[in-house]
Amino acid sequence: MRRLTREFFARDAVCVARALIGARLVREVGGLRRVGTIVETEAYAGPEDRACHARFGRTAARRDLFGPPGHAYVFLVYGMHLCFNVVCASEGEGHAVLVRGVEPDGPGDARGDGPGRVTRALGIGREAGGVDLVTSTALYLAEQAGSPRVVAVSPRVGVGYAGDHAERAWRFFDPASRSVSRPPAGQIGLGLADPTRPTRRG
DNA sequence: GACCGGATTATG
DNA sequence: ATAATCCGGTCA
Repeated sequence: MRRLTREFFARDAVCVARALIGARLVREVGGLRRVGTIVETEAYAGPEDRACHARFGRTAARRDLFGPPGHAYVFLVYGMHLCFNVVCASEGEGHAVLVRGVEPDGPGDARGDGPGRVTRALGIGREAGGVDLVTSTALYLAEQAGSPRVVAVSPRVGVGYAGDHAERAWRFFDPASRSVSRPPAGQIGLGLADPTRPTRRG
């Protein structure tokens, strides 16, 4: 199973979010190995993106977000759920991809539909924050094994406060998977076209 | 030092 | 529909 490289993550968050669908997320701690295939992601594209935590600037709490690509950025939402992100682009840009859904690709694999369920299913805690996913043996990403997947796009979930940025179709998911946080709605765009282009709401 | 509001989920 | 439950950003 070939691991994803630094170069893979050193791209715009939208590109990485799209490319991460079908990749394998591996958590190995205390001799216990948990794996899930990524079926849903969202891109958060730095300080200009009004939905991205980078909009607060380079504070202590966002240190990992502004760190080098390929590292983990983990944060707590609503006082109870952890969200796992992969830092993208280059150091200081504050780009990240949120993993919102993983599905089993074999017996014993993990399933989680929704960011909070993903971290719980894989046993990703706050200690995972700042981990280098390119070199760590405890938490890393690997290439997809199976065939290429159809990737759908939609606006991101739960970012209604972000003004016009809320409309950007920066959520990517496998519409055939049952492990996506929200079932594919009627009019979704297919990621076969340029994923960086925003789509209209239906 | 308060106060507010989340990149959510479980339950009624 | 609504509660649960931290914590950082914001403003005093």
